[in-house]
Amino acid sequence: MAWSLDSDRPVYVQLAERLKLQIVSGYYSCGDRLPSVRELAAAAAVNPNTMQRAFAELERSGLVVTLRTSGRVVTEDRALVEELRHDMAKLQVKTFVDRMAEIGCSRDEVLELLREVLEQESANL
Amino acid sequence: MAWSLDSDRPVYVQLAERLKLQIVSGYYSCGDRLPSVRELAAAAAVNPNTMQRAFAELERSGLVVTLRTSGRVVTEDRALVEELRHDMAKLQVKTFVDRMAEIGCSRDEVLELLREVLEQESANL
Amino acid sequence: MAWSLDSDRPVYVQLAERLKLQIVSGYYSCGDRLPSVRELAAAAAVNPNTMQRAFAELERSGLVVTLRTSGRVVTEDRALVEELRHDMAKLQVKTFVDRMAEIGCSRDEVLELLREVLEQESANL
Amino acid sequence: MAWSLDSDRPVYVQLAERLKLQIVSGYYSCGDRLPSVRELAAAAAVNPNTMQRAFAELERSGLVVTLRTSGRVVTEDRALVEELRHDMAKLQVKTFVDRMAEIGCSRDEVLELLREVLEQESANL
DNA sequence: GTGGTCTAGACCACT
DNA sequence: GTGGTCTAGACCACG
Repeated sequence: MAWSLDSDRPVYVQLAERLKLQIVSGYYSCGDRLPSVRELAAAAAVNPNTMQRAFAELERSGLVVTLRTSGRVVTEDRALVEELRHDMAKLQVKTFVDRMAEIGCSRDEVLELLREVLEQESANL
Repeated sequence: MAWSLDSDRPVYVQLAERLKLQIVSGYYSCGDRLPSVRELAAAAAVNPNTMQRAFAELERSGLVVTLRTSGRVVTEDRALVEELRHDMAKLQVKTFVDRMAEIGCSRDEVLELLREVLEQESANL
Repeated sequence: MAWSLDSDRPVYVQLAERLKLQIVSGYYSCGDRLPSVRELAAAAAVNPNTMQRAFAELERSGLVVTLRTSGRVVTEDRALVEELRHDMAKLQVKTFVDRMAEIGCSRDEVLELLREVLEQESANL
Repeated sequence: MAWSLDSDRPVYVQLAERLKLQIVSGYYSCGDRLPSVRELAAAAAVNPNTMQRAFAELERSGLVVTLRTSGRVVTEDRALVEELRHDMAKLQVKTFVDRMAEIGCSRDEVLELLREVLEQESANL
C-alpha cells in the first residue's frame, strides 16, 4: 500500500483514510505506538501540519489516542476498531453489489464470479 | 440510473461508459434502436457534439452500429455484448476483492458479508 | 467489371470511359459489332439517351464508327486503339510511380513489390 | 506536397492521411517532434479542432504519441512505421496491377512501361 | 428527421 | 506556450 494521493480531494482526508485503513486492517494493532507525525509526514512527503490534521480526524473518531508525553497509540477499544472495520467492509460490499446490479449480474452470477476470483488470488499466494 | 456527470473526467467518456452499461445490462438489447443523438444530448443536458463523440467510442468498440439516415442500433453480436459484460463484471469483482483485502477481511468474511447484503437487497424487493 | 456508377461525375462520362476500357482491353475487338444502345442502356440501368451520349464521345475520338443501317462497330484502326491503350497505361504508370515516391519507396523497392504482387496474381489463376 | 483538400471526403481524414504519409515517407522521422496543432491548423487553413481530430486518428494507430504539455512526437517504434509503410505500398501496387489488368496490359508490358517511366523520372533529377 | 462534419471561440491543466 | 475538452451554431447528404 503506497502513499498515493489524488490532487482532487483534501490531502488530510486521504491521509486519515489511509491510516484508518492501516488500523482496522491490523497493520497497526490495538495499543500499538504510532510513528511520529514528523516521520509519517516525511514518508508521505507532505507537510507535518497536514499529517497532524489527519491525526486530529482519527482522534475525533476515537481510533487514536494521544499520550501527553509519549506520542500516539491505537485505541485499546477492540470493539470500536472492529465496528469501524465492519462498517467499512459493509459499505464496500453494498457499493459492490449495487455496481454488479447495474451491470446486470444476477445474485448467483455475482457469487460465482467472486468464487472464481478468490480462488485465483489464493492460487497466487 | 440518472445522468450524473463528474466534472473531473471528460464528459464524453462518462457518457460512453453509461451507454455501455445500459447496453451490457440489457436496458438496450441487441438490435434495439437507440434514441437520436439530439434526444440523448438533451436528456443528458450536454451538447449534441459531445454525445456524438460518446457514440463514436461505442462504435469503435463495435457495441453500436450506425444506420445512415435512420439512427443507431445496438449490435446484433450478442457474444460481444456478453464478453464486455463479463469483462466489466470481473473487473469490478477484482477491485472489490482487493479493497476487502486492504480492509483485512478474510475470504470467509467477504462471502459472509456478501450473503448478508444480498439477502437484504432481496428482502427489499 | 460491373456497371458501377459514381453519382459525383456525369454518368455519360463514366459510361464512355468504361466502353473505352472494354475496347482497348480487347473485350470488344476491332471491327466487332457493338450491342445496341438500348441493350447497353438496359444493362447499365440508365436512360438510352445517356448511353447515346456516351457513344457520341467514343465516336468523336474515332474509337467507334456508326454504320448507317446496321448499328455501331469498333474502329478497324488498330493503331488508334493501341495508341489510346498505351496512353492510358502510361498515365496509370506515372500516377503509380508518383504515389510510390510519396510513400518513400525507392526504385528497387517498387520493382520488388510489383514482382511480388504479379506472382501472387499469377498463382491465383 | 501541398495541403490540397478535396471537399468530398472528411477533412480530418485527409489531414490524417497526409500526416501518415509524411511519417511513413520519413519527412517526419521516429522521435521527431511534430509542429503544434495550432501551427499545422494554420498551415492547412483549417480549424484547430479539425487538425486535433486528425491527430486523434494517428494516435489511435500508434503512429504518434502525445507528451502532456510539450507537443507530440512520432512514435519510436520503427517497426510499426515500416509495417504501415509496407502496407500502404502494397495496397498501391495491388490497385495499380488491377487497373493495368483492366486496361489489358500483360505482365511484361507492365514491367516494360514501368521501367520506361522510372528511367524518365531518374533523368529528370 | 437522421447522423456527420466543420468552424469559432472558450476554458482548463500543465510547466 | 502545449494539448484536451466543451459549447454553440451551422451546413451537408440521405431518404
